[in-house]
Amino acid sequence: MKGSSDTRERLLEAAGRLFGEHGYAAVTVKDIAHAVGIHHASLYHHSPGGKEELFVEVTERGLIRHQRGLNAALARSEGSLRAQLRAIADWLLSQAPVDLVRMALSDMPQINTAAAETISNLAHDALLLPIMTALESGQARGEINYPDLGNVAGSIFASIEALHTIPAIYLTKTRLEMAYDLIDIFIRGMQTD
Amino acid sequence: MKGSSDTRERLLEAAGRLFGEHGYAAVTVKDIAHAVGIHHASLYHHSPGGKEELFVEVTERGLIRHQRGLNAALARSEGSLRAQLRAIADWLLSQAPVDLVRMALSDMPQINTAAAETISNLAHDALLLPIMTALESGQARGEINYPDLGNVAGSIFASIEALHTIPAIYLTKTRLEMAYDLIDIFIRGMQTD
DNA sequence: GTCTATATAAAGATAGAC
DNA sequence: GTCTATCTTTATATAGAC
Repeated sequence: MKGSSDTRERLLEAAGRLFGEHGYAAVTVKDIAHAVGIHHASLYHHSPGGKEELFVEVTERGLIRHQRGLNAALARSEGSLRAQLRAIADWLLSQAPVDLVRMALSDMPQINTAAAETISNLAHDALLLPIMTALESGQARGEINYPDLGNVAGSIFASIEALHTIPAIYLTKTRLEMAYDLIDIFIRGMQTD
Repeated sequence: MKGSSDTRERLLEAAGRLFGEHGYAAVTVKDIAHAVGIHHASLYHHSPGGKEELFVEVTERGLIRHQRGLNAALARSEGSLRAQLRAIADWLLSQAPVDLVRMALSDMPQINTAAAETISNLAHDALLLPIMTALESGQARGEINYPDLGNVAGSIFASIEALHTIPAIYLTKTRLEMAYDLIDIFIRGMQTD
């Protein structure tokens, strides 16, 4: 466990959770420090770069985590598009919501442009490419027949993530069941034969 | 034009645009005042309630605007589900992006709970109900055959809004053409016969 | 490694001159 | 109706004691 102390790790976890849920501007370093039970001044001992560096670090970490999770989901569900998209939904709904719109329009303009560019590219590679890969495999196997698959990946991602925000009171079935329903709609909809 | 001076109107317009794009926390009263070319102290003359009241006012206004726009879209496209959903996409893509996830997870927790509740309900009624109405009409006409339509309305909304964030460089066709493609996918996908 | 104290800056807001 | 000046609060960040 080299330089990464336990407290630092808990700080990164809390920062990732809070930034992910509320966005860069709405979270203060005080919120983050308080979440792990230390004074906010102590935070700078573990993360000397302060708020912005913390945000960049945990956001990149979170995206890489998703990249691994989604690629693992793909790997263990090879053979059918439906199984692959369900595995992707399993993963995404087991994790905290990811709001790509907020990241693009609200968070990114508030950090340095170089980091923003890195994160934007990583978000695309980590979240959208796996869905794209699944769609192309399915297309190659003849399960769907659709031009312009790139268009659809973002839509599937947004559809699944939107399920996160449905208040529990309105749920007639689980979010995962809803996601599976949506996946069937997308697959059927891309069968243009 | 009674009490609503021209400057006040321009302030509301700027506030609506900035809050809508970047969210409550990321926009300062200085940003808003600067956008209309006045000192931020002057803003309080037109909007004595300050930032929070301004946010609530323009957000409700924007949602009511969408409610009118979407219901008008429905009214002028009666007869076919595809035409109605296309009219909805026409409207949504002609307007600034609406990030319901950010509103729910980031903006609402930062304002008083009563206003947050009002806005949340209004967002549902203004944005999701029109889509729901179109789907139910289409179902009644036999154009689609799908249980659990409530599930799908949010997904269609999220899918269309996600198009807003595709960088212009990646566009192989217009966002509206992409939206029409997605609508066909959804309609075909909801034909379970 | 954590705290208290403090510095600095930014943001929301008000008072009062013009 | 707009400005300057000011106040208050909050936020980011640093210094230094423990």
